[in-house]
Amino acid sequence: MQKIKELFNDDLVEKEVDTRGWIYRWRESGKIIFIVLRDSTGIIQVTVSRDNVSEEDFNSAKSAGIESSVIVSGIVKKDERAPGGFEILAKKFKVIGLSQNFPITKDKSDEFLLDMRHLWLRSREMTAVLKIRSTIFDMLHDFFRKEGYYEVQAPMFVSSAVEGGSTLFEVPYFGRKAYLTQSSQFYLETFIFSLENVYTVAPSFRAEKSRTRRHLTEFWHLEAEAAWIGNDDMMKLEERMIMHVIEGILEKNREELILLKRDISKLESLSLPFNRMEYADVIKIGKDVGLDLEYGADLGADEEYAITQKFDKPTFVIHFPKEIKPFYHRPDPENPSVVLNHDLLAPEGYGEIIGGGERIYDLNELLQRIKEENLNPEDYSWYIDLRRYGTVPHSGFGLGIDRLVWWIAALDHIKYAVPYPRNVRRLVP
RNA sequence: GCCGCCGUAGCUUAGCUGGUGGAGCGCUCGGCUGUUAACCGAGUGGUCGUCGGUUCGAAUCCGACCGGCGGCGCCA
Repeated sequence: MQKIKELFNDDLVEKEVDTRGWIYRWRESGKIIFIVLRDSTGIIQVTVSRDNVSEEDFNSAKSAGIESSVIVSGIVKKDERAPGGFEILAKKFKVIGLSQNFPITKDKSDEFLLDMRHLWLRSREMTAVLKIRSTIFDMLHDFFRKEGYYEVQAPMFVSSAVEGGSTLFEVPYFGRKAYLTQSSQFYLETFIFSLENVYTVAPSFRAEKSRTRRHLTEFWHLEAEAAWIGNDDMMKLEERMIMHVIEGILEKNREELILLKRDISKLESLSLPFNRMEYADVIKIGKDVGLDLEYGADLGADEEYAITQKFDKPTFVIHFPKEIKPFYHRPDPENPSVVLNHDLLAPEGYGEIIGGGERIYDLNELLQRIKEENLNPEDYSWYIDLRRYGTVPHSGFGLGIDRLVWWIAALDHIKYAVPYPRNVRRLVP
């Protein structure tokens, strides 16, 4: 039994092979049936001629519809008329699982395909995205293992927010209220006191009614936290991580990028270091391109778009005013009105994929910031505790893995980067 | 939360200055021994999102409701 991709081989021409898969295209022309067979590796044309198979097998091929699963034996032929230049002249054709009329035909709306996602996953486009996605997860784990980070697991059920409170999904929990985690950051900070360098890959949940091409209510979050590391070193780690992923994709997924019509040269031309821009400078540039932006305002979609169109590689925006960032970011000792943080914006208009920075490690400074933000210290008691027992300088970040997939595959909407996207309306399939 | 837009056959849609709803794909049957999202012929399929209003007459005009899409904000 051979995989379809292996059949595109001159050494196999005129040899008999066995292969199996699903019917991707089906055409009949009198006494000859053309079937394009699909498996996880690719597609190949199978020609079923009445002269070369038994009547029973010919009738099987005649009755088998799109997406029926079949096993075929036949001779490999080189033929210009076949898509890809090779085909199998069938000698035996057995249907394993007959397919009823497949609901997905040539005209398809986004919404219909989302309703049919459990079947649309079989499409060549989704298969390509899923292969890219698999490589990205693989390369992220590979990177952190090589860097000496430990993989840890934080709880998904939590009792309170990391930041703010409006974005949490509430779930009943044996008579109490629990929430689905929106970030594992605070838990990761607890691990660094023993493991020092840690990361986790897990879903995060945000109950925002976002209606944009870059938001999901459930997304895969890579978060890392490291003791004794400052903001600059954390950015260096992140840019190496992104490059490691890109290199893996260029090595393993060229075929998929081509199928998705991704401009590969834009990935090939990436190099270190990535750009770095002060928040204050972003505001200036924004004014140059006609954006009405005051210092102290958070960067919106228009600003991100302007910045990421301007550069052909990812850009770190650093040193935001402390007022627009969560309380745990460490103010810059040189200029306490800004924090030692960074957002990483992907190029080509994709925007923010990472948010991170240095955390406040001094107990009193942390208590002061909690007070300034009118938060209740009791809600953060165990987090504050970490500053009481041998605190250390440390930094961390969170990466939206689905957004990374979205950018690398150059997809229009994040829902194409995820097999079963979740948003405010969609829960099925 | 805010601002736009859309619901017509299984799917994609035309019809929207009111006068008995068309097409392509799919599906069924037939034809074709080299098709490439094949082609040719015949057939099949619609309470025009729901409810109410205007009118002699509503897919079309008005209102409410339901469902959905796009963008902003929020962020990864």
